[in-house]
Order: sequence, then C-alpha cells, then structure tokens
Amino acid sequence: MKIATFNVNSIKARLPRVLEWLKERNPDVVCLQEIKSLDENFPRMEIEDLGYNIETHGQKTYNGVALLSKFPIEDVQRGLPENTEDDQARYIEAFTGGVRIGCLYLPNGNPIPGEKFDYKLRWMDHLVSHAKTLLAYEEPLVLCGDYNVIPKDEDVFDPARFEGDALTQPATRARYRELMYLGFTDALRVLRPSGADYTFWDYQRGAWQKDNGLRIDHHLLSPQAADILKDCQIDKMVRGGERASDHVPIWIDLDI
DNA sequence: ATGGTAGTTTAACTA
Repeated sequence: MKIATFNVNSIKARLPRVLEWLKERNPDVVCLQEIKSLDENFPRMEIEDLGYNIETHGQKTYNGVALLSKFPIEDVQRGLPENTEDDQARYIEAFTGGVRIGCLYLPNGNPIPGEKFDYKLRWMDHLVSHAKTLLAYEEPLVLCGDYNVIPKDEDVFDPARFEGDALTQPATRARYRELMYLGFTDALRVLRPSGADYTFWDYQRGAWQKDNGLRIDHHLLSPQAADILKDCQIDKMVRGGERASDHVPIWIDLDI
C-alpha cells in the first residue's frame, strides 16, 4: 500500500503535473498540502477519474490540505482537535485502507522572533498532544506532510545559512523530538540513515540547479506502521518538470 | 544589504 505526501503549492496551478504523477506512480493514498483552494473549487472530477475518493479541508488563497484514497475514507477529522481557535486549514485526518492517516501542513514560522513563530510552536504543541491520543489506539498510523522542520543539519544543504531560520530553531527541533520520542519512526531515515535526501528546493537563486535543498516533508510512523514498512522513496525528478512545485512527492510502501 | 521566483490576486501576502 503506497502512501504519498506532496505539497503541490496550488492544486489549480499544479493539476497537469499531479495527474501525470498519479498515473505514473499510482499511489493508494495521497496527502496533499497547500492546495490553495476552497473545497468547492477543488478539481474533483479529474482526480476521481483516476479512481480516488477525495476529502478536502480547503481555504481561500493560502494553506489547504486534502486526502485522496483508492479505499473508502472513514472517520474524517478536519483541523487538530483542541486547536479550536485555529482559522488556518492545515490538518486533515481519516481512516482508510486499514491505516489512520494524518495529513499536515505545519506553519513555516518565519520570521523569528514574532507572531508567526509563536503560532508555529503552539501548533506543534497541539500536534504533539493529538499524536499522543492517536498512538494510544495502537493501530497503523502515518502522520505525513510538510512539517517545515529540518530535523538535523544534514537535512539542509548549508546549515550556516539557516541559523536564523524557523525551520532549524532549537525550539522547533525540541518539539519535533518531543513528537518523535512518543514512539514515531521517520520512514526515510530508518531505511536511509544518512544522506542528502531533500524534498524541497526553493524557486529562488537557482536552488534546484545547485541542489540547494531541504528535507522538510516527512512520514512519521506508529510502531504498528513501522513494523510493516517496506520502502520509502523521494520522487526527486518531479522537481525538474514544467511548472513544478517547489516540493516533490515522497511515498512509503506498507505491507498491508 | 538586497534581490532573486512562484502563486494568488491585482498590491501585498506567503513561502
């Protein structure tokens, strides 16, 4: 069972690339971030034609997440529970094909210090709290998406250039570790313990051409999901396509 | 120290 995550940076602008990739990779479940679309404007028909059920949590202009699945989608939850004052569409969760999936778009948090960084840290606190609840179900669980967290210095092309960035701050990394220490497994790192495995290249300064990337899109697995992990791949070549997103798809294969 | 790009939206924001 292939479960992918892909920050598309506008589903409208990226639809041809997304359809092309769906046909080639044929994932069973897909988590999309930054759809930048209202629910009613999501291009449902084109994606349903490829055999997917769809649940969206959209908003106008910014953010927005969606879940695609070839299996029935049950128990849909929009937004992190407890985070009731949050007006940004950054989380959708559901049970599908025997796996519970949380699709998340964690706040970027720049610049620091400031309101946006405070919001990021609060959002991470809510995520940790909810992850505890989900882990207690003791079922295969995948929390994946754009974390906007560079876990370690090896996950960025030039750590020195990111010293003042919200993606590498000690407070950011401390909360990410708090999440990991609950018992999650980083799917990519359990299969590839080190290396420049980037998932994002900025549109600016020729970042893609120079391979100046970041690893910020992750699949975190509950023990029950980690036990059945078969594979994890980054579809890096997608970044070189026409009108590409600044992120590429990452997928895991679970033996379920 | 600034600007470079992309998307949404049409001046300014987010990333």
